[in-house]
Amino acid sequence: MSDKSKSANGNNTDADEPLSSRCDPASYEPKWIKYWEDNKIFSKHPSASPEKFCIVIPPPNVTGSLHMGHALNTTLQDALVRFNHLNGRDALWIPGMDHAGIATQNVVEKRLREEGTDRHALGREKFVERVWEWKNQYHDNIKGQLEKMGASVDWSRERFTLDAQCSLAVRTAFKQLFDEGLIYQDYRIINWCPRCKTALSDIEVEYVEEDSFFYHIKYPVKDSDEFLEIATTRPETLLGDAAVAIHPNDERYTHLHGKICILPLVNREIPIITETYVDMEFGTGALKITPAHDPNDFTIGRAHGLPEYVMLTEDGHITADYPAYAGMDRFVARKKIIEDLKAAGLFIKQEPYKHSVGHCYRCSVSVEPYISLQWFVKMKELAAPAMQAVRDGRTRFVPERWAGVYLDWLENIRDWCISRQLWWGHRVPVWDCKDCGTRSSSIEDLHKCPKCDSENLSMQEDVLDTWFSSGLWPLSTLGWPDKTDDLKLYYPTSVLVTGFDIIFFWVARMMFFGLKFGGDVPFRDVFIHGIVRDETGKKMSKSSGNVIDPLKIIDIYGADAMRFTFLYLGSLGQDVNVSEDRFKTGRNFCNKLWNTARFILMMAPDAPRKSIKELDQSVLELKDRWILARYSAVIKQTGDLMASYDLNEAAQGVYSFLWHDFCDWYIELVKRPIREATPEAAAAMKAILHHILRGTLVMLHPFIPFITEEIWSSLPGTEDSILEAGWPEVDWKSDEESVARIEFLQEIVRGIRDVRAALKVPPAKKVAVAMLTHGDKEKIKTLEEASGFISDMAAVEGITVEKPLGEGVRAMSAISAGVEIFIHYEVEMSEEEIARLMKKEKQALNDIQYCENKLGDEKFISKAPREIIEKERAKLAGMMEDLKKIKDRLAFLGANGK
RNA sequence: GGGCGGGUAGUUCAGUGGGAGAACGCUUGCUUCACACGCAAGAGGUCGUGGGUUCGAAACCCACCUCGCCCACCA
Repeated sequence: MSDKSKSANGNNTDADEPLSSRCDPASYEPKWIKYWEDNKIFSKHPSASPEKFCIVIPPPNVTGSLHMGHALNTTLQDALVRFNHLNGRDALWIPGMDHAGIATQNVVEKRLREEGTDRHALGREKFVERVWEWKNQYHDNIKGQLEKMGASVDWSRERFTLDAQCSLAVRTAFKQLFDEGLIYQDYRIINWCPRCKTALSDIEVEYVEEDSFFYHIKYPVKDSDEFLEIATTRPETLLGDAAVAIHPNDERYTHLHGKICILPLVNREIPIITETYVDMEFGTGALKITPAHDPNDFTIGRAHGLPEYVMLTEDGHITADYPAYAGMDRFVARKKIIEDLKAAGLFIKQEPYKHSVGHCYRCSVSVEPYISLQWFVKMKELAAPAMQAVRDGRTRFVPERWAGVYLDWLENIRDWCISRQLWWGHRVPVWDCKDCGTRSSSIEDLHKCPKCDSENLSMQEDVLDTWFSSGLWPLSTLGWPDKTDDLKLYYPTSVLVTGFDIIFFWVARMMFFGLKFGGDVPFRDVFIHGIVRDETGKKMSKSSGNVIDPLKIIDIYGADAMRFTFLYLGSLGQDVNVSEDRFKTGRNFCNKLWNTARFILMMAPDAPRKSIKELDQSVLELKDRWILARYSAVIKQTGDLMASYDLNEAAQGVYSFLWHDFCDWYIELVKRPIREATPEAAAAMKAILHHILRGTLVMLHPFIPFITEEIWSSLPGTEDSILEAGWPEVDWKSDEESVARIEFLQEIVRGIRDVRAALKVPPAKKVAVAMLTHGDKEKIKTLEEASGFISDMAAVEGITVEKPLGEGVRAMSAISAGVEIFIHYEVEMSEEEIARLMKKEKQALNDIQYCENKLGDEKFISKAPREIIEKERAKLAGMMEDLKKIKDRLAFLGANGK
């Protein structure tokens, strides 16, 4: 073990202690967290590298703890950051958290309720103090979780959306928008959560289809015995009705133009108005107008100058204006009103009806369209450049389809309601002078009216939508509005990694704020990943009871195992389904890597650190040239895939190389020769083992940082973190010939193993093998040169090539890769062999038929590309050859090959 | 009403024009001196359905079925 790991872990000072046969993440993961932190590995910014790579973290809410979605998000970002670092870039990842206005206020209020009190009893100041306490506690919790996942964030630059820098950014942005007239206050209908008692923006409402009723009610026409039949899903709102609207062309109602209705139960006289908005086909064609409680009615009401009767209180009860129902909950009132209508003979019928009802995205209570005084951001002017930037490709979505979602939304965007009737958040930085009436926005707290110098000022009570400060995140994390070096160096950031669920909430807002205040897009790429679901594909949620705690997975399998599993299973932009058991995929892989390293260190504890180019080329054999060629190909491939965000393919590629090429074949091939070869050849093999192990560790480091550090530190001559090792060089030419020859040999070995398994030859028992190619010189050459390969890999002793079996020699044959292979055995088993050969024969006949048909098709020959035709011909020739050998053997065995 | 994504092995999913792949699970055999969290050999798929384009379709086009998601001022 190197000095650094000893210093990082006071418990393990025995340098001679070999790696244990099971990798135990708990024994080293904490050590590396501490090492990274103590050595400020992630905080050396700006670094000397002129190439900058920067990610700002999607700040987790300080409401609680991180879930699987965060774990996936963190894994992807960390892999990108470490990859870029390894590739020599100045890779900066800025962490932080979000104050999460409503969400956090809700959890603290819930806590207060449990204590038998509420925020009003505490008062604003004390309450906000309580929330800060909560924030501090959960901040530490979340920070610890990010560390445990191995997040390579630069904690020295941590931000909180409510800290001084963010506050400055919020006030600066607000004041500028206010002064430019892009922020305004108005008395309008907004979405109101009666439980949170605050306004919500349009996208903070979640619509859920619900079974409800369509209620038909009679509205008596004044001075007549006629009734107008209206249909509504919300009968209780009739208390606030200001009119009934009909379509001007609706002949059923022409005679009612200009008449008055008597509002049932309330006895208010309301006009019958004509409106083209009304759909004659829908319902009864008569629409009750409740301007204060329905967005459409609001618009119609304003157009017709109707009064806006507010019939609900802030918490969803009937106002005192309607004594019969005053103080009643809205849903209770609905029932009561229907009863009363029935009693009055004004109720006609109710029909089952499905419609979607809006719910608060934070507390799920159904929201009320509610008229109130709120602050808004004018969106049209801000949205235009944000759309243009994506159309121009200045910001690119990965996968691309999300650009459409983003653009659609911005195209149809409406003004953004930014005021919230909460206490936790950035207070709207606007002051009114009580003397001269001047209203001003200010960055500093205002103590004096700028116009009349009066100190009699009042600040707005409301706070801002939490997404207002989140929208400034890429700017505020880099120091805006100050003109910092960070801003110059790292803005625009390289990529934003997030889930599709916050494209509107967050991505779009950062885009238009970034363009408005930062003068450029906030990030070049937006990498949208899927969400983590349970093994049946259901969303994880507390109420479904199917959540898996990332910390639990880390405890059981280790952070690397969790990370690798996400990467291995989650393909680009798709959701990833997991169960606890599934994380074994990553655990097993880490264990494989661990044992690979352990074995290499046992076989070659002090390998020469010669570069591969310096090796004596003459001692290299086919297997060596093959693995070096494969290794170089994987380096190239992995780098390309990472650069295009295909982390899944990248991880699978390295996995398959390490496990199947390197371990299953190369290491197995080296085991015997490394002891028996000349010192030069053995040294070369050892050098190759170390070379590839090192490079593979580096390639895997972005995915599984802990175990790669741990193994790296055990290798001779490693002083620094593996993060400083640099991405492996492609140092070997591609070598198709070696690859093809090894693949041929692998097929031969599999053929022999297949027969061995069929004959139930014990694995340790060596068998003699004779191989006939019937004169194929290339094959003969390869087989002769590689007899060691075959004997090592298939437990063979005594190989002959191109020497027919003598009379009376018992053998079972296999046909593989165009070679007839005879495995000597003592027992008479021709029945079994015949069965196997006949099965193969049938298959070969099928395949040949198919191939011949194809090649006999004139259209195919005339239209298909030449190389495809050649390939088909070669394939057919090979199969014919195999078939002939099968038939001959069957004939020899006395079975009549058909 | 509009849009998007999925339907491929028992399961979870890769696979954008040349005879279907992985991981897990399953069967069989192995305490082969790195790893049983392992090794080896296997079984397992009319690639949702129906048309079309093409010499050739799991892939491209159209329609439909089905599951999921998003958007919309669905009284």
